[in-house]
Formats: sequence, C-alpha cells, structure tokens
Amino acid sequence: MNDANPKADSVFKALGDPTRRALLDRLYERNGQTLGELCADLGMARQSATQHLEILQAANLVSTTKRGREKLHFINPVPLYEIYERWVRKFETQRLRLLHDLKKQLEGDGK
Amino acid sequence: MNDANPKADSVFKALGDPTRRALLDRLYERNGQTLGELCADLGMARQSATQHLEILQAANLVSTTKRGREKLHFINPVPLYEIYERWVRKFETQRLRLLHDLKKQLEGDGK
DNA sequence: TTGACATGCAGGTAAATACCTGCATATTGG
DNA sequence: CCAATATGCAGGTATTTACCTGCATGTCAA
Repeated sequence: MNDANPKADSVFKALGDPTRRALLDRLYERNGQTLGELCADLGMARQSATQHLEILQAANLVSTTKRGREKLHFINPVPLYEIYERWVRKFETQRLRLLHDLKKQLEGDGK
Repeated sequence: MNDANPKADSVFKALGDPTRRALLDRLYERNGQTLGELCADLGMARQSATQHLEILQAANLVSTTKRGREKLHFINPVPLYEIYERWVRKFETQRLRLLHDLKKQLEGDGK
C-alpha cells in the first residue's frame, strides 16, 4: 500500500540537502575530485562532508575509487534520469512545457 | 557558498518520503480528492496524512480549495518540471538516454 | 436545530538527521 | 625511516521528522 521504493527514497533524500546538491554541482564542474578538494569551502568539518558524500554514494549519485591515499569522487547522473522517467515524464504534457517556456520568457523581462 | 535554494529543498524533501509520493500518485489517478479520500488505505492517522499534504503544499506540488466542509486537493506538476530543468537536463547527454534505453531493454528480458 | 461528518489545532514521543570532536590508520616524499 | 598528508572510525548532541492522541470548529442534512 506504500510506495516504499528504497531507490527513489535514497535519491530524493540525497538531493534534499543543499550541501549535497552543492557537492554534485562541484563534481559536475570538475569530476574526480578528492575528499579534501570537495571539503574545501564547504564551511563544515571534513567528517560532515564525508557523511554527505556517503549519502550521495548510497543513492548511487556518486561513485568513488582510491588512488593511493586519496579518494576520488565521480558523479553518476543515471539516478537523476530515472527520476525524470518516473516523476517528470509521467506528468509531462505539451501544455506544461509551453507554460514553463512562457514563464521563463516573462522572467527574462524582469531580470 | 551554499546552494540553499529553499524551493529545491522543499520539493526534494517532499518527494523524499514514500507516503507523499503515494499521495501524488493517487492524485494523478484522480485529481481533486478530499482529505478523507486521500487518508483512506494510507495506514496512518488522518492527522499524519494531513501533515504530509501540508508538506506537499509547501513544496507547491499540491494546491487545495475548500468546498463546504471538504478540502479538495489538486496536483501541480510544475515543480517537477523545474527539477527536471535544473537537475536532469544539466546532466543529460545523448549517451545517457541510450544507456537508459539499453538497460530497460535488458531488464525487459529478465522480468 | 442537532447530530453526524470533515477537517483544524495543540501538544507529545521516538527515530532520523546534520552537525561536531578526538583519535586511528594508511600513504607519500624526502 | 618518519613527518606530513589524506582519509577512516567511533562516538556525542541538537534539531528535524513522522508519527500519535485528544479536543475544537465548521458544515450539512433531516
């Protein structure tokens, strides 16, 4: 009776935190960064960042490999695409896209 | 330094719970349901469901209107599309779609 | 009007979450 | 080898979350 899909759960929960979204953006800009690099300028202790990265890994949004004493992090966009297939495409209509484009156009004037 | 986007936060957090995803699915099947209808078969107290619906509303995924003593709930897919624009499209590549289709095809055999 | 029905409001608890600190381990470079 | 560097491990705390129960309010229909 419950859509207790653990996959969707882990991905949405992973994305539900600004620090983790920032980490994904950083990895998008440059893939394969070390823990230390990713921690820099995050404004929190290393161990906190580590935990965030573990959550991203559990959601399969990030995968890692070790190079010597360093841990390299790589982004994996597939879960995002699967969310799209399940949670966006389902609600997608021609009208929706048009509405979105119109909104963007209107916002473009204001900003 | 932090992508503390309250909009993304509210939407992802709203979607990060199986009960709330189930509610969205139910509203997709039949829009405009009352609180009582949505509570049925959820396996939790009415007030708990109410709180979940409030969270969906805060994320702008659901809007409501009152008809007499009833409260009607309507789904709003726009935030989902905005997530797509920000978090899927960005990582989208030709290769990705191909990979996804391939995977689906392979899974189709097994199941 | 009044009783039944739909929903709102006000707490209260257990578990999960997002941080932290302190110490341990493993790797590299000189 | 050994000191500096990168990361892992083991807790500990405050806040948030997901539930609950009990009672109040508002609306409909006979």
